[in-house]
Amino acid sequence: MARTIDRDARKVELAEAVWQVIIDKGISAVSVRTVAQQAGVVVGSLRHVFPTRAELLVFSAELMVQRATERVRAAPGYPSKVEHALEIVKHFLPLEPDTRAELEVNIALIAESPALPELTSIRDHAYRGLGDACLQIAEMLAGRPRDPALVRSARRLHALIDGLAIHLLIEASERDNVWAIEILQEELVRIGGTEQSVH
Amino acid sequence: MARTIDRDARKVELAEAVWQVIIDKGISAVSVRTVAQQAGVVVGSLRHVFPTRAELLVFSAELMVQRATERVRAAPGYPSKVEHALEIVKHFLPLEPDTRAELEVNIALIAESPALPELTSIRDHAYRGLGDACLQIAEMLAGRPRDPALVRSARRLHALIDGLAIHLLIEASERDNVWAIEILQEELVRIGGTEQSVH
DNA sequence: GAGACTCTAGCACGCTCGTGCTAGATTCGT
DNA sequence: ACGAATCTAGCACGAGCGTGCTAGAGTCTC
Repeated sequence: MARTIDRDARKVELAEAVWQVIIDKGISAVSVRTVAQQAGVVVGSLRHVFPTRAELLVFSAELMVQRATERVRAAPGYPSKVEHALEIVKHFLPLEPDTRAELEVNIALIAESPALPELTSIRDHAYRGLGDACLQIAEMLAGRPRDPALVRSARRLHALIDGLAIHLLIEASERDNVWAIEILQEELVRIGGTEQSVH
Repeated sequence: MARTIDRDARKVELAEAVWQVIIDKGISAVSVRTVAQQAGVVVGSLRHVFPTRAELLVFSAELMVQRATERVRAAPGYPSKVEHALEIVKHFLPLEPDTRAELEVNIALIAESPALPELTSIRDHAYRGLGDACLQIAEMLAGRPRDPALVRSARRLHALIDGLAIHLLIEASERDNVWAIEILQEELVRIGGTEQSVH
């Protein structure tokens, strides 16, 4: 029926369809057929863009990581160091539908990595990316370059973020995310030093 | 060709086969056929004990939760409060092959809960159980009954445990788990020590 | 207009899946 | 010894899976 579609746009559409299927029916429901149906195309069209299932999944995972990276990079600056850090860190929590989807996809990646070795490197890349971000935040807050104590603080922050993310995902029904943010804010203040008081 | 096998023992064997398949090939490789093969029985025998796939998975998940609970309950007592708490908390981290398997199964549960609604209640039960354990540990360490500040400390500890668990799972190749335990120990000391209630 | 290219549509193959079903082997209760 | 209960073994069915393949519709280039 058509020709010269925007190939990249189509890829993005299909990747988003993958995410939606993961959210709705779980990772093991992701097949070329379910994804094509979700995207409103026939299997042949999907396979014209992604010849194999593995390519579809790899692209979907990479796009997710890329989206998250861009979103963090585009975070607005704030005068207060702690506020700025909190604004960045909030993007790692499943507070919005899209960030929630990202986390579900991320968990699906971890869960399926034994089956799809291609995905482990993407998972590791995302993991290290978040770890580096935590380290940079810690450096900014403490106002000094990294040292062993700061590395540990960053690791602790990283663990806290991932743990809270899971808890927010599980306690989806409840509306109050405030406690999680408060815990994080407290942690950021603690890294920043003794002087700064909680707002 | 036998009769009157120990039905419960067989169920446990099959559940352990489920875990092994999850670890080796991921959650979506779990089928009655793969599990039966892993357990060294034919599909008919498996289905004699677990008529449907859902029953197999539900039992496997419940057994995992039960095992973890028992393991924590059986943890030896220590004179020092912090040491005692640390000994309990260590059981929640993937430091040994079996606890590692438990975490992988747990993640698989979260990842597949959209597809298998029966599993969400088990997942929630496990989640609340760990949350309660953290609260009890916090009460013991602080030496006072729960109050809002202590509840928050417990939630923070809970998040830290889950986050560190994931990190240990991902950084499987590296042998040093020391940093994670040190971070936890620090947190336990902090709960037990002077409580600066950040409001 | 004609041919080349791109994309859609879908058939077909061999595989695995969950599950209903039967038949045979083994052991128990009597 | 014999029927009954229990367990093993496996066939069969319909469904869904990934993927190779062809046919045709649409659009671009010349």
